[in-house]
Amino acid sequence: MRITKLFSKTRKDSPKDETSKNAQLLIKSGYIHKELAGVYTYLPLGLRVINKISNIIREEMDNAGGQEILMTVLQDKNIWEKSKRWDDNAVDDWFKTRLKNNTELGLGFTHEEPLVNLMKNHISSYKDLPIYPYQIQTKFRNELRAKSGIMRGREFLMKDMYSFSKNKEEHNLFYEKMKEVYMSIFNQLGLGDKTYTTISSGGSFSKYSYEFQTVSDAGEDIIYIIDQEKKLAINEDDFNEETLKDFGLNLNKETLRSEKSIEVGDIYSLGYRYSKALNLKYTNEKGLDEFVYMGCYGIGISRLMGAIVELNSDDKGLVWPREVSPFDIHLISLSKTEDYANKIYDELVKRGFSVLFDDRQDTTTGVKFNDADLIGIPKQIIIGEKRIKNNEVEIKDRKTQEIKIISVDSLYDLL
RNA sequence: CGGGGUGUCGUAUAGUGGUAGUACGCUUGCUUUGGGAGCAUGUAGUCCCAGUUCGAUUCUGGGCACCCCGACCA
Repeated sequence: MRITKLFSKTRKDSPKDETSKNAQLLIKSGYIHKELAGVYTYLPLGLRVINKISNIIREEMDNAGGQEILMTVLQDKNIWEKSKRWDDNAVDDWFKTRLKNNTELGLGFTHEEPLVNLMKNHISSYKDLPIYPYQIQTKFRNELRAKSGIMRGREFLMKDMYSFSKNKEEHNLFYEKMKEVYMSIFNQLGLGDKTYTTISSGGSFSKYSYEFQTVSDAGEDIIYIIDQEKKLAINEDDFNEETLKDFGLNLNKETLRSEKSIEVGDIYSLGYRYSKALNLKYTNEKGLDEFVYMGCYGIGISRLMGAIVELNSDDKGLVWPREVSPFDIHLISLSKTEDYANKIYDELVKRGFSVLFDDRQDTTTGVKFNDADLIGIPKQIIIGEKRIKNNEVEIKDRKTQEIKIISVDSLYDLL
C-alpha cells in the first residue's frame, strides 16, 4: 500500500473528546474514526489489525474443533421469551427495534437462544455431539455510558463460540481445554505475560466462570493475583474465603497483590439453562432423550485491539507487536530515492511481505519519520540518498529505535 | 440513570451584543528534503430550533451531541 493512495491521514493533535490512550492514538494515526460515543469505524489500517487478531483467533478455534458460522443481527423476540430474557428487567442494555408491522426485534447482544433454536434442526442423536460452532460478529449493547475508547463500545466486534456436549463430563474436558486455547491466543497477541486466568462468578448458570484479565491501568476491573507462575487470579468481586476454599487455594500473603485489569475474554459453563428453556434434546445410546449440556466462550476482538494499544505505545506513538501489525514493513523513501525505493517496494511485495510504502516526494524527512513512528509498524526500512548510492539501506526497529545499515542484497535474506 | 462540564473552519484553540482571529491541515507557486522546513498565495467555521433585540456566535428557553465522576456492565 502506497501512502499517497491511502486515504487516511495522520494528525498532529489528539482529539479533544477522547481521554483513553487507545482512542487518542488510533484516531491520531488514522486507524479508526469516531462516529458516535462508543461507536467507531475501522479505517484501512485499523481493519488490517482487526483482521490479524481475528485470524489468530479463527485458527485457534478451528484447531480446537470449532466450525465458523455467521448468525443474524436481527433477532426473534419469541425465542428470547422462552428463556425469559426478552424482558428489560432481565437484560437492560439491549437495542431493540420494530418491523414495519410493529413486530419487535432485538439487535444481537449475544446469541445463545437463536443458536440453540437453530441447533434443534441439527442435533438429534448422541452421534451429533459434541459440536462447537462460533462466529465473529458485531455485537450491540446499549451501554449507559461508553468509555475507554474502543474497549467499551455500544457496537463492537466479538468472537463467540458455543459448545454443545452430551453431558457435564464431556463439557468439562472441552472447557478445560479452552482455558489453554485462550492463553495460547493471548500469548500470540503479545499479551501473555500480563494476562491471567481469573476466577469469577458464573452468573446465573454456574457457581464460577473464568475471565481472562490483562493487567493495565486502563482496565475497569480489579483482580487479585494468586499465583504468578500459573497466571491465576481471582476477580475482586469474588475474592473471599469461600472461593479460595472451593478451588483449594492457599494465599501467599507476600506475593498476593491486586491490579487493575482489562477483561479480554471469558468462558462460561451454561449447563442446561438454554437447552431446557428451548427444549434442545438428543437421543442417547439407550434410546432415551437427554438435554444438551452447553458452554459459551467469548473474546472481544475490538477490545483486544484497544488493550494491545494500551500496552504497546510510547511518546512517539503506536508500537505494534509483529503478529498484529497492519503491515510487515514500513518502507520510507527519502528525497531523490524514488526509483530505488520503487524497485525495493516491488521486490518486497513480490516476496510476500505486506508493505506500507511512504512514497511521498513532496514531504520532508521529519514528517515521514514521525508518521512512521506514530503508525507503529515494527520494522522500518529507510531509503536515503547517500546510503543507496553505496547500495545500502537502513533497517530501524520501531520499539528500540535501533538502526542497522545493511546492503540491499542482504535485505531480503535478513527479513 | 444521578451529578458536573463543553459545543467556534478538517484538527487544535482565542474572542466578541455590531466585519470571527490564530496555529496546523489543504490549494497554487518558488525554495527546500536524514527528525513535523521557509516565503508568498488562496481555502474553509460560530451544533439545531425558538425567544429577547435595530442587530445574537455571544443573552434566555428548549432540543441534540460530546466529555468527566458515580451507578450499571449476561
